[in-house]
Amino acid sequence: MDAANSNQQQETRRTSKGRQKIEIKRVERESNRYVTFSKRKNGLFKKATELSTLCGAETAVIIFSEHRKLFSCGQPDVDQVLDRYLAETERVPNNFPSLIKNNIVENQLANKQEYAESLKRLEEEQTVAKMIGSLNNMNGGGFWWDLPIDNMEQDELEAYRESMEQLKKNLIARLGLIESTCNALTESRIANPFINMKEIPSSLSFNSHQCQ
Amino acid sequence: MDAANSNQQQETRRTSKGRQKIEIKRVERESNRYVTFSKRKNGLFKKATELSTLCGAETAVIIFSEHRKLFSCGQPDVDQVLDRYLAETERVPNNFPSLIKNNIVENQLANKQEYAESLKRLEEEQTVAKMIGSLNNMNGGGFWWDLPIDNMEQDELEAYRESMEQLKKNLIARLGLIESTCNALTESRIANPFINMKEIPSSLSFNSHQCQ
DNA sequence: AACTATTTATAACT
DNA sequence: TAGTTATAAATAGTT
Repeated sequence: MDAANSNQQQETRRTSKGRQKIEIKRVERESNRYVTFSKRKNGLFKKATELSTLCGAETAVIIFSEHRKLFSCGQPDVDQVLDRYLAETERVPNNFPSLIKNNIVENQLANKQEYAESLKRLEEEQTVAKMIGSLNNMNGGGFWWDLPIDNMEQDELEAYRESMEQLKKNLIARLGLIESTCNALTESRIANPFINMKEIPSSLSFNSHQCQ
Repeated sequence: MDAANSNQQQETRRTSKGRQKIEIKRVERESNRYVTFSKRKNGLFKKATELSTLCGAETAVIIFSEHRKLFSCGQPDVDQVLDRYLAETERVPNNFPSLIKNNIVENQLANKQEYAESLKRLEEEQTVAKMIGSLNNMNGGGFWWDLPIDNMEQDELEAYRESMEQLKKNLIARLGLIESTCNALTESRIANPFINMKEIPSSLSFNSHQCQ
């Protein structure tokens, strides 16, 4: 307190009651409330900043005024502190930003569409396959090996059996080839080892039958 | 200040220097820093709470100590205030809670698997369809299992092989039936055991491949 | 926004 | 970690 100040104090009588004790409850007088809000808000931000500086802490202070106006203050940065808070608490923001929410929904929709498309193609394939199958069945009502053997004569049956055996042999031989092909494919994918296999008897091209 | 207090003050010399002015910079002495942190943290929370009460504001204070320990205080609730802050700023949390991140990833994975499964089924259908289609060519000089395997991809080949194996199983079973029929025919003419066998071999039936 | 008078917060110490 | 004290800092009421 300097001389001039002391002088003033003596000359002017009590210009203020000074700080008064107040109860911590809503300040009813609006003008007072606004002033108090402003002063204490600044005080709070200052204290938070000091705490950070003094003690190496990270702080975030977020304030919404009674009129929902946003004020915030953070060291090193409000959002950085918030990220850490959210990560730590594993909390999911309720008002998750609509931009991202929409993105997620869109992604899910895209996935669903992809899935639906594949299902649709699948169904188409089935339809085609069924038609082909029914073509097979058109003439006899079954595949050739479903010939009603119960009505066969002995020698007829014998012949049938022979073709079945032949088929079996072919199949087994074919399975052997496939197996070795599988193994070779699994082991290495260098030069195509099946370049010689084009001579396999009467390989039919099925491109004409492919359904797509 | 009561009499006893005054007394003590006179008798014991200056028990404290009282609060001293400090520079707002890191408190170097560790024990002091911890005490300062604790006191000022509480002071900050108290001030924030008072601000809310006095002025009807919503506040959130988040503090990470230098050892990354989390302290927070909010009126009416930290998370509520945070939600509003995030909504207002339309900010996307960086460290988006791993829980949700995982959920999203899981959902995407689930979708992908669903999709992959439907694709797989689709491919199986195609393989079978190709085979059936080739049955139509039987008379044209080739068999369906003569698909050019050298051009097949690994998984395509695998599916093909599976169909072959199935066919082989069916054939072998069928051969067994034929054999016993032959034997029965040779020995005597008992009741026909194949009266129920008019259905198409299951490997080529499409009912088993239907989805849903 | 500025000015006190006073309350409140807190640094140093126990 | 909690309590004490002297003092710095914040701020209620006022202008």
